[in-house]
Amino acid sequence: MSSTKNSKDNTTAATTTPGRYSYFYNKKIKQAEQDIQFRKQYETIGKQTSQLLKGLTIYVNGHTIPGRLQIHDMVVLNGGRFLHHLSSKGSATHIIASSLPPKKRIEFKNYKVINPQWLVDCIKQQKIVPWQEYSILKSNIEQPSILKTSSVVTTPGNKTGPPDCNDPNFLVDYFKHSRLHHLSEWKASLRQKFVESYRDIQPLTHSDSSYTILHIDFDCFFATVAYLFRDKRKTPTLDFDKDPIAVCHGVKNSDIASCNYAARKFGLKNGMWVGTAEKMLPNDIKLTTLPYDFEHIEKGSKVFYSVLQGIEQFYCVLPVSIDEAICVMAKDAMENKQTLLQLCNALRQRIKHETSGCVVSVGVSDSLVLARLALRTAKPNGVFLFDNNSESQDSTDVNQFWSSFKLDDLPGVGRSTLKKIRDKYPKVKTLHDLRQSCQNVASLQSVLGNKLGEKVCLALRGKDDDESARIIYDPINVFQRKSISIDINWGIRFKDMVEIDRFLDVCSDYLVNQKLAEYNKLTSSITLKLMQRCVDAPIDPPKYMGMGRCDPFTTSSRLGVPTNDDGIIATELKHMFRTLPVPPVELRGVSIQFNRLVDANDAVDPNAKVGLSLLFQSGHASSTAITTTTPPTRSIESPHDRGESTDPHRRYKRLKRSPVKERQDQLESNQRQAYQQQFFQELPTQIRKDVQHELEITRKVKGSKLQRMKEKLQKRENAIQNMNSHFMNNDSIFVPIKFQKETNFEKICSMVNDWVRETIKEKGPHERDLQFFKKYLNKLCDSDRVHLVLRLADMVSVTLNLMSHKYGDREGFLEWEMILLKFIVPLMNRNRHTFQTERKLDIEYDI
DNA sequence: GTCGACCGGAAG
DNA sequence: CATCGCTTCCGGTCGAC
Repeated sequence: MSSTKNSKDNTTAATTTPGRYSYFYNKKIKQAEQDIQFRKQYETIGKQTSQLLKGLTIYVNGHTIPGRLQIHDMVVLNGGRFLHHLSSKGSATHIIASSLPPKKRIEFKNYKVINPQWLVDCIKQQKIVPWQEYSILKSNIEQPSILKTSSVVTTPGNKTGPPDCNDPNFLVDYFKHSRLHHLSEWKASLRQKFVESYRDIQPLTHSDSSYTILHIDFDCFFATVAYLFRDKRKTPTLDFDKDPIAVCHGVKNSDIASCNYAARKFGLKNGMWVGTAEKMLPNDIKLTTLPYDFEHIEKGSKVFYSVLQGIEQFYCVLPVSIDEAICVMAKDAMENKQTLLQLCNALRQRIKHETSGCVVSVGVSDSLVLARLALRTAKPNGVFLFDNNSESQDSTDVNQFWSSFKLDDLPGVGRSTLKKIRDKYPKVKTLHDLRQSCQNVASLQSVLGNKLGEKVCLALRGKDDDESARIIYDPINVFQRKSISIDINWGIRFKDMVEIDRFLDVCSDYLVNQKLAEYNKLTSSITLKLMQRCVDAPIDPPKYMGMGRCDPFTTSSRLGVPTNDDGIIATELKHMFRTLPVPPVELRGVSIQFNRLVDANDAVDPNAKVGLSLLFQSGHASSTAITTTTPPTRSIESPHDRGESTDPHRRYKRLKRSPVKERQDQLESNQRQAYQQQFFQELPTQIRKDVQHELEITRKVKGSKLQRMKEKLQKRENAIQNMNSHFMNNDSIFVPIKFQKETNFEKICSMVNDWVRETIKEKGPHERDLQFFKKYLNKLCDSDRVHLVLRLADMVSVTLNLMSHKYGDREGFLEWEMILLKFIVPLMNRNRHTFQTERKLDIEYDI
């Protein structure tokens, strides 16, 4: 079993680690052995044990209920590791405590500190439940409010500080308050439910290609809910029909999530800022702002969907969002309009009654697009049926119908498309006008592109395009999830790479352990998008903690094997971040996307499911006789280091091949680590300043049109030569770049990266290439650009770390490791004095 | 012609 | 004090092969 090997690891660590720590190491081993014994005893008397907590290391701080001993038993018997002493930083994955004094709060700031209930619930549910819910660092303990009814969350004394993206709970806390996040989550979960419950149901057929469509949604749902469940002590006389009301967080540049019709009367719109909205109101009329009430929104939505799903005339109920659905009925439902309208009004009544006052409107027609337009006409609080085919609908009615819509009322026409149409047809104001102006598809297609042009054209005739209609004929596929991502473009303010790395760890943790786990998927492709403050944008944008105007930077990466290992993913993200030229302080937004999802159950080899396990197998195969077929994901001595390890060498260091070599290497690398850490710690501020300064200049240079044209030309030129010839040729890329500016450095970086990655798999770099590379690095040093060497070093190190899983025992891997340790790092050290002197920039301006 | 990276747009 | 600017998918462009 894995346990024997784990204890072996411990022994190794104890004997090779010198000095004052050995006592703790020995003690730790003893305890770990006892734990294993304990577990075995349990198993021999036939008690149940599990592997639930495998890979987790738990430390108990202070007095808890259940007590320390009980927790110990719970942890050990479920395959976890119980830490008796928090000897070294980062050795525990979870800390259990009931409360923490302020000092400990700071000390444990970057840990998952949870109350004991988490463990109890994990065991009860036999799964790792999200720890965030149990975090005790989140805020002060919420006092139970005397009045349980209201939606007001502001309990006295519950002061939350300013948003801080370094807080380990930032992400969860932010999402908890974000309406857009909620909308996305709700939508995803409704779709998921649909897929699960309709999986076996016959899809509607295309041949029977006409249905009656009901498009139903709540009128200003957020505002209604906020009003109905408001704190009535604060606004006792508020009148929903007369007083303008908006839902938002703040007072000035806060988004209005939803406003009632009394507010819309004055031109207020959802998405507007509160300050703007207030200016639109007459002086004597005040805007009442109410807080979000996500809880009641969810409750209302449940009622909404259960009422709709209970209506047997509906073939299916397609979720659009938390407050909006499309119901499909037989075509002949249109034939008896009175019955149809009765049905609509009945469901409206029921929903209003069961939600204690939330009103829905219904649009009915024979296509998706017309039902949606009809819904618009129906609002607020109404039903509208538009019969596109009946002769009873005379042409003036039809014209009136179309005349009542603005151009962007048409589904698929937003801000940008609206502008395009306006530019082409300046006189067109309504959809009726547009119907008149563009009879043929081609004219619209020339402005909007093929698909959108066709879509709009069809829509104007009341027909759905195929893409839109898929939701009816192929809902399972439409609702099937194809990607998973998160976006954080608010509250992002970082000081340095260390903080960003930590944030990327948090993101990986969330994406992997919440999202991938929830959908039981692995990912094989990652995209990272960064938002960088525009050069000329203010440091503090108008919106508090907002992103302001930004330039986007994107990069993506294909992982060799689909994975759900948060360590691998975090490492890859950190690496990707470094390939983008965004200085930490200028970062305003982060977005991470998992692109090619694979069903975890479909993974070929169940052991290969987690990328790391493969590697452990190969890593240990030659060292000890291991008979097990279930490799441990993490060793006891080195619990998984996601989030804690800042040393990129650590992971591959653990994967050395022979025990003899391992010991040697370990000694060496311990020194190296200490040495490097010191080196890095002393210098980063100056380096950062330098890099940042240079990037600012680069950006200014990039800002000019001429430069952009030049870059394009350059790119084309580069394209002609392929990578190999770069390296094998006398005109190695490293020669011409010796005095070039940093724009090119990014390309160099990526080429070097490719080069390293390719040659790791083989026999290492070609000797001549290596000479060029060394020469290049030397030149960088000589020309006061050690910071660039640092970046290259970091990149190589990350790449090694990343590839150790698969290629850790290849010749090329070892060679690159040597190059890094024996050449690059010493090189940086040789020139460390240059970091401490002011350095003039010698960038060429050759515009 | 096809593929993939990247980008913009729309939706709630 | 401020404030919680998400997430998914489609379609287009451009460059590589």
